[in-house]
Amino acid sequence: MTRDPPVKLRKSPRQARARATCEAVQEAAARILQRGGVAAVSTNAVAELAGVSIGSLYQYYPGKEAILAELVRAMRAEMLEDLRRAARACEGQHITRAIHLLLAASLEHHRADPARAAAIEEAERHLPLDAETQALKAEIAAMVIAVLRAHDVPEPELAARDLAAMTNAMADAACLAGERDVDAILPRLERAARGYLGV
Amino acid sequence: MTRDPPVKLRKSPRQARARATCEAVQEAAARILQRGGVAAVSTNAVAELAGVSIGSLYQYYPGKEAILAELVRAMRAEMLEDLRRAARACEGQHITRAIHLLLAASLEHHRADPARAAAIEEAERHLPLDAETQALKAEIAAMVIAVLRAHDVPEPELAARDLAAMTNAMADAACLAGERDVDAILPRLERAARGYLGV
DNA sequence: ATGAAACATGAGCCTTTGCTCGGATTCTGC
DNA sequence: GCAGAATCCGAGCAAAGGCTCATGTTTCAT
Repeated sequence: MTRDPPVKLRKSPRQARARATCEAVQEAAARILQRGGVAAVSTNAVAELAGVSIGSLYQYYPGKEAILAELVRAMRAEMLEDLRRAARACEGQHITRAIHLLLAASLEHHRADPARAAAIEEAERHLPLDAETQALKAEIAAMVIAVLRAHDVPEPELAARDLAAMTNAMADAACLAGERDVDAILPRLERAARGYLGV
Repeated sequence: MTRDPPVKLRKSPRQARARATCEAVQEAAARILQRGGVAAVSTNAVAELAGVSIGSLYQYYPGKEAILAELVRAMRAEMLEDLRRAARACEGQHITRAIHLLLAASLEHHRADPARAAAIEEAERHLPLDAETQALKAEIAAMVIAVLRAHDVPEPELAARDLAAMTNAMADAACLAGERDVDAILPRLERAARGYLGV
């Protein structure tokens, strides 16, 4: 889930302490992000909520953006795993089934905490993505495109982009409207996707 | 398009000057918003680009948010007009035709400048909407819901929300990807909407 | 025990930014 | 012309926030 902290560590007690600090910072940043958007995330606020000093915060992260970037990266990594599983399960399946699996996987990271997921997605739009996160995004897209192409979908790149946009938009809108049940979104999304793909 | 400036004006030469100032400010704000997002919009930057002093700017707008809010209000007002026309044209039409008209109208304000439209929509998410703009939004939603209900769509409120989310998302994604032709989005959107509504 | 390396701390520097205010400038009616 | 109202101007204030650094504390190998 959370990657090794971006600093060299050596032995057990130090590592544990450093790791705890990093996780506390991430957790605090996510919580603030969720409650007040990107604008509300200030380094001082994060440090305070995380229970560490700003000095310590800057020992592990080169700047404010790096904190958010790590949050985004972790989410994307999760998504990639979810979609990898789904793509594997899609092999040899009928396209209707494939659509179901892909969309369910895309919604997966909203399950635990939809508001947090939406907040992180919003942060992603305002951040210059590092190379690693861009690679994750590209791999996620490639995975979806491959499945669509395997089912002879015309212009799979375009379809992947549109479907991803629809998925995020409906999930975010539902969350914003106070809808609790993420699973209730799936059938609606499937109907739209099947219509889009002409299935 | 642009409403009367929020200040009392009296005679012709002054009014013209004041109006010109307001429009210059709006234009400058839109341009900055479009290029760098909400974060890039600073009162000083707007004033400079508009060719007026900050002092003058504050003579017409009570604060930074008011400038953006006016931009949002104008866009919503345009949308309402577009949708009103569309809703009227929907009367007595087959649902497939109604969907086409509604979606085309929703895309209408993207036509002139998609990037600007997307930027203003983004600003809307970060702004506390004034009562007037909220009323506009509510009226727009009510209009779509009425059309859907007239065609016996189940849960028309939910459908309206989902369709609106899909529309914006696909338009924004297309714009972000550098797609130029707004009209190319419409057929894709229609397929998704028909699928969603089970038509 | 001890020196060194790692880690923590928070006062405060510096930049940005929203906004004010006192004074200059332009316009209007007479 | 002229008084006064309307408008414009921009230096600068106050607050917020990103980040540094000098100093203190903990941990580790020896």
